[in-house]
Order: sequence, then C-alpha cells, then structure tokens
Amino acid sequence: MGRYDPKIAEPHWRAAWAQADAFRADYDLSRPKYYALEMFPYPSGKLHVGHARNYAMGDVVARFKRARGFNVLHPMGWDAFGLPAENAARDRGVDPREWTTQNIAAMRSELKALGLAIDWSRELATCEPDYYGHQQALFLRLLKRGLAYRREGLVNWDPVDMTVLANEQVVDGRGWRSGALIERRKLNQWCLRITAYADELLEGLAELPGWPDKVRTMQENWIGRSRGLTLTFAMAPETPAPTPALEGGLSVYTTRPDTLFGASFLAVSPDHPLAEALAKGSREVAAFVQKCRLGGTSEAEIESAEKLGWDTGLRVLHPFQPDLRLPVWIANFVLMEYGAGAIFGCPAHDQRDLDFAIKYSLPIRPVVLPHGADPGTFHVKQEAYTGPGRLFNSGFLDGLDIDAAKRAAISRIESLGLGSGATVYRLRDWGVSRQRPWGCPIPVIHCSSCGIVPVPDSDLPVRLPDRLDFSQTGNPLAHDRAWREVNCPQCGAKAERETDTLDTFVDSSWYFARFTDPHSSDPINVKAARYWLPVDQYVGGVEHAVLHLLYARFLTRALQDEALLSISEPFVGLFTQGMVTHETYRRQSGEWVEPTEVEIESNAGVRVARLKSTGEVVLIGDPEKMSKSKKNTVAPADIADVHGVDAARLFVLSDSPPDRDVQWTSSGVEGASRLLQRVWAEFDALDETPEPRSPDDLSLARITHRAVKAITEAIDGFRFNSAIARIYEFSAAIRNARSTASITARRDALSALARVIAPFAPHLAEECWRRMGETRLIAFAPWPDWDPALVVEDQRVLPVQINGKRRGEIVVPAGASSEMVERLVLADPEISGKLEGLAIRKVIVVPDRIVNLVAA
RNA sequence: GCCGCCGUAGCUCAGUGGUAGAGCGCAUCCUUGGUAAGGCUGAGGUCGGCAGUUCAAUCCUGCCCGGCGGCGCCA
Repeated sequence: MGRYDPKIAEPHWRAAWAQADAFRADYDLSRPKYYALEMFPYPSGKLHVGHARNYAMGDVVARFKRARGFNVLHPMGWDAFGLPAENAARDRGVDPREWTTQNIAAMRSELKALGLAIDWSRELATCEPDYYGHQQALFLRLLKRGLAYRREGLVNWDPVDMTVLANEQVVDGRGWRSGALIERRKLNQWCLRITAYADELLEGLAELPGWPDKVRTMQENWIGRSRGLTLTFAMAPETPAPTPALEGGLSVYTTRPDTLFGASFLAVSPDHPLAEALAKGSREVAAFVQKCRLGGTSEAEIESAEKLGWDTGLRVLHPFQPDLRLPVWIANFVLMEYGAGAIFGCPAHDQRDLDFAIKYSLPIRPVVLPHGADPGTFHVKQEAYTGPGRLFNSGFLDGLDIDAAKRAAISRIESLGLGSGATVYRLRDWGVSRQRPWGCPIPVIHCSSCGIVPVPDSDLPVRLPDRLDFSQTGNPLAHDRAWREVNCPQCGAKAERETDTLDTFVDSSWYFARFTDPHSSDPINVKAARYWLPVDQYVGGVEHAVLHLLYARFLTRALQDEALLSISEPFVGLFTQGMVTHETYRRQSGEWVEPTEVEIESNAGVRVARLKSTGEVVLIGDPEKMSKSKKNTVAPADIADVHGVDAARLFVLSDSPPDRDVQWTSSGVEGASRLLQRVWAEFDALDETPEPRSPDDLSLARITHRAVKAITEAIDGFRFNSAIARIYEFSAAIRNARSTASITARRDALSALARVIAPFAPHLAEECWRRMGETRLIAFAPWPDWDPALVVEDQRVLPVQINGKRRGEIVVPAGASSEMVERLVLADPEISGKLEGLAIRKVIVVPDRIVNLVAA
C-alpha cells in the first residue's frame, strides 16, 4: 500500500466523522458527562499556532475522555464583539458585522480542518442578537438584584478625538491616533458589584484543587484582602478644616498601623474630595490636580509615573504624639479607588513613600529594626526596609514584632475612638460600560421623569442598528438618533436609550453555560446546565489567569443566586497553557512584517532579516505573544499543507510541557511527520498469515502495557509532551519486535498503539484502525486497558556513589531493603576495589534509587 | 512600580535531591527489496551568576542578572 498520504486520508476521515455525527453531545443522564472547553477565540480572521496548540490540547482531552466512556461535550463559539472590528471600520470603512462574519467563516473552516472532535451544532457567536439578547436579560436581573449600578469611573479621555480610549490605545500617555496627551476623566459608568462576592471568591479558591497554584495565587493577590486600620487624624487647631466634611478630621487606611510612629506626612489622592475642594478655591491647586490627571488610567501608568506632590498647608495631629504635626499633601501615587483614598506616609518602610519623602525633603524615621541591626546606627537611605523586625522609636510599641505591634496599634486607636480595624480589598467593582458601538447594548432607557428604566423583557433584544456610522468622532450609537430616541416604557414620554455597551468580558462570563443548550429560548436552560456544568476541564491562555476567570467565577455565583445555575464554581479543572511567542519583524518605517515575508541569514552568528520581495533589511524584535496586530503569527496551515494536520497537531504538543511558554520554530516538524510514517509502515506491513506464539511475545506485551499505562497517566496529568515521547518509544519498540514477536502479539501492540495515538493524530489512527480490519470508527473505540501484572519491574539498577561521585552500579531486586542493598554493595568486588582502602564512615541507601558510600 | 512565570547542547526544549537527555541542525559511515527514503556512530554542556542547606544541588532556600505575561477599556 505504501506511504501514508495525509492529503487523501485526512479529508476522508473528517467527512466520515461528519457523516456519523460522531461528536454530537446529547443530554443523557444515564452516562457520566464530561465537559471539555477551550477558551473561545476572538475571530481575528486567521488561526495561528497558539490557537492550534490550545485547541489541540482540548481535543486530546475530549477524545481521550470519550474513549474512556464519558458523554463528552466539546463545543466551539466566537467571542465576536470587540475593538478590532471597530478599528477595521475606522481604518478601512468595513462594516463591523460583515468584517466579523467573514472572519468567523474563515476561522471556522481553519478550525474544522484541524479535525477537532467538536459538536458544531452548538456553535454560537456573542455578536448575534440571539446571544446578546439573553445577556441583556441577565443584566436586567442583576440590575433588579442591585448587583448592577451606576457610579463615576475614570476613563482615558482623548481631548482631540473627543473619545474614550482603551488602555491599549494609550501609548506613552498619548492617544494612538491623535497623539494628544491623554487625561483621566470621570464618567458615569455601569458597574457590577463583584466586591459583594469578594470573600466568597477568595475562599472559593480553596475548593479548586484542579487549578494551578499560580493562578490561585494571582487571583488571591488580585482580590487582595488585607486587614488594616482606618483611622482619622484630627485637624491641627491652627489649620482648621477647609470644608465641613473634614471637620471631623481626615480618614486614612493603612495595612501598616505598626509604623504609625514613623509617619511623616499624610497624602490624599488628586481625586479625593479634599483635593477637589481645595482646587475650587485655588487656581494653583486646580492646575496641580489637572497635572496629576495627565496620563492613562492604568495602575501601571499611575504607579510608574514620577511622584508629584503638593503641600496643602494643612496640618493634622499625630494620634500618639499630640505635639507632632504632620503635613497633608496631595500626591499622584495615591489611588482614590483603594482604601480611603488617603494614606499616611512612613518613608522608612514603604518605597513609594520614601521616594516621595526624598523628593520633598520630608523626615525619614525608621521604626522597624531588622534582626541583628544596631538601633544606634540603623538608617534608611535609598531603599525602604519592608522586612521583619522589632519596633523601636515607637513609644508603647517598642520591642514588639510587626504583627503584635499592628494589633497593639489598632486596639489603642480603637480605645481612643479614632478609628477601627478594617478589612479592605484591592478588588474593585467591575466597570462594564464601554463607549463603543460593537458590543452588547445595555438594555436601559433614560427618561427625564422616570430616571433609569429597564427595557421590558418583551422588548428584548435591544438590537444594534443595522448600520453603524463611523464618519464622526465618538460613539456611533450616540450619533444615531433613530436608534437612540425611544418612548419611555413607563410614562411614554420621549426618552433615550443607553448608548454604552457591555465590556466583552461580560460576554465571556457565561458562554460556557449557554453552550449547554445554545438554542434555548431562555438565557440558560436550567436542566441542561445542571447536567453539563461545571466545565470539567477548561483550557486557555495563562494571560486570562485573573480577569476573565475571576469575572466568570463572579457571574456564576450571581447566577446561582438567581437560581439559573446550580453551581458556584464554573470550572473545576483549569489548565493554563503557555503562550506561543515569535520574533517580530519591523521595517525601518515602523511597519510590522509577517514572518512568511522574511528571510533570515546567519553570518558568523549574526542574524540578519531581509524582506523576501525587496531584500530590504528589517529589524528583528524580541519574541512576543503571537498577535495579529504585530503580524508575528504563524499559521498551522503552513505545517499542515506540507505534512498534514496530524503532524501539525502532534508537533505543537511535542517537546514542551503544555503550561510552558514556547518560542515558535517549525524546525523539528519533520520528526513528527516521520513518526506518522513509521507508525503507518508498521500497520501496512502487518501480515495476516497465522504464526505460532513466540517466546518474545511476553516481552512485547510488557512493553505495550507499560506504554499504555504511561501514556494514559501522562494525558491525565496534562503532560502531552511526555505522552508523545512515550508514543515515539512505543512505536520504535514495536518495530524492533518485528522479527521476534508473533503476528498475534504485534496485532495486540498495534491495536493499542492506534488507540493511544488517536487523540493526537486522529486521522492516521482511523486509517490504521481500518487497516487492521476494524469496521467501526476509532472515534468510538474504547481506550486500551493495561494489566498491572505486566507493568511491574522486577529488577533495578542502582548507581553506587563514593563520596557523592558515581563510581559504579549494582543490580538488585526491585523493592530491596536498605540492609540487603548495603550487604550486596559491600560484597561487590568492583566496588570494594574502588574504595582503595578507604574506611567506610556511612552508607546511605535510597531504596530503588541509589547508594552513596561516605568514606575517608 | 506591583503580582506571577521562565533561564539546561548551535537552535527549540525535556528531565531529576544522586547516571544530564530528545528532536532538528552538524560530521562520519551503512543500506538501496521500508526508497518521494531508512538506519549506525559521533562531536557538542561551568544546567544564567553568587552564596547557603545536604553525605550529595542543574533540582531546595536567599540574593543578583536577563527575558516573558498580567496590572481592571486588547481578547
């Protein structure tokens, strides 16, 4: 029969799967369910190898679980709203809906070509009214429950384009199109009350043993529950409060009440009511506050900006040292959203405070003494001391460790009536308003007499207009009078639609529930959701470790409280794959260039990249996460066109553990392709002539059972690279047994090989299965079992070390006791010869591992 | 700046408290009835740096250097 030709075999088997409707998932209480899900893609229009890696992993899990007898749900859909469609519209005049629809069509066919075991009948796209209409219904339920509300939030404002920008669109503090200096501006925004679930979300992490530790740590840090102190500093009599609100003093929050004696200033955020009040009375303060607002809204931008301060002239009293006056500053590094929007600064023990104190010549008083340091000479200069130690220079706190000092300071403040211990979260409510036209419209109506009126359920979905007009700056929805102007559902007077749309993270916070019955006339089919949820294995990029996963966990709990879901955690198993990175290439003009357009030469270790078309030298940039915007994507089709889809699937899962980032290179893909050919050759060479059993059959059986066990465990543990390595070994072992083992034994081995390779190279596996004379699809075949008796090893080779260096080895029965190994080693003539008369001081035996002789 | 991760052969990456490995590339040879190829053999490593723990550290701990991801409007 000759070589295996993927070009012929692969389309054939994909058609066979479609014909058999092999991957349809049906509600079936009689079978154990398994829900395998990969994070649904944004339809950028082109699949890259990062996608391929993601979906190949999920597919291995889905096919493996099917073979193990589960009723598997493995759906696919599109995260179809978002900024790129709007950018395409503004740049090239393409309609976002058409652009998105075309991209989905292109990516769907690319995904289908990967041969994924997906139930395509459940496909959904978040930009379809059938999806976002149900989302609007969910939003209204949250609104009713008080979990959705409006408040002021900060946005990046581009004063030239008169528009709100995404953080991504702010580059070095300037708008990416206009180049104007961006400022933070307050806008009325819809928020979801995720903070109401802060404790639950934090404590729920403990019930997710199927999540990577690092993701749980990141979420824990993100929620950032801290126990600290809110305390109020009384205004000094000589500087009375400038506003009635401050007559009771200035409240701050701190997580370090132990360092109160080291306080040398107070600082309020530029957005603090005090700063705003002072700005009203002083042009200079107003100018300063304005200056602080330059730049974007992101925490990174705020924290890395140069520290700016303004001394208000106000003074407050220190709670423990009545004679001490502390100045009150306005400082740009204080965040209004966190704590009280005001802090006390202790420069010796906080780097930000120290930077600020140095710049404005404020006192630096150390109050925590590191262990072993001399209180007479310990000073803090350029670097704040944040480690452990004992309190000094701190009155009644002297001698206490940090935790004891915190408790003591809090109880003293409480007894003085100046404040109380408090729990504060870093987590803030989730701002979901977007001033963008390509998103889910927020289903409310603003009426001048009735206020905010929810759109009645019977009027849902609130559809986006058929055409969006991008000819003006700002939000096309706000310009579309015909769309915007409606009658108030309550009083019937003229009213206006909300023109904000929902953050696309809302779309992705419940799609996994919609997949359980994507055509239901209710947002969520409670019965289907109860059967299929939670997702047993969720696979996606580690870049979603915090936001998407936290939002989805939050919405799941909110919907549980609405009795729409019966679970509190949506994803019991989570696997975060590493990112696939690739070098970036840029022309001198700054334009990004795709890898396929570039040729790399290497001269004496120096790599030079040139454009294939013109020979122009292009700049080689650092490897970064593949993204369409930087054009550093590589298409899986580049491999599949040459070697077939199975080789591409196998290759993207080879070599590297799935959770690691990998720098993309296609060198080595030939290895995957050769494996497939070698595997096929074994099946192709299978002769049906009966043969007597051979004494070597047992050896091949042992190899087979060990391989099946190892591969099964590797897949269960998400070590796909190890599983593939074992498949390489297994196929080599079968080949080596060709002349020794009988045909019967080799048939058994090959039957196992076909089934263990099927999750990785499903097309080839079908071809091999048919070659063995099987008439059903391997997609329906059960996973091979292994016999524990054939798996055990009865002998071990232990390395023998003398003084930590390997000097020989010894063969012992598996499980041999330390005493027995010691006796055998000491009796071994080769070992004793190497001792050269040294006296043995100690013998260390690690059973089944190693022996070390300590000798002198 | 803060949080999380990574650093092993020319390249891309496995791995383990004890013997340093694979694929590709490179060199050499064999086969030509597995041939739009296949196979043998080989060279190549201060396991990022320094210190500590240990009988023993590439692995554990700490510090340093370099890179990546996230930091609430990219998805």
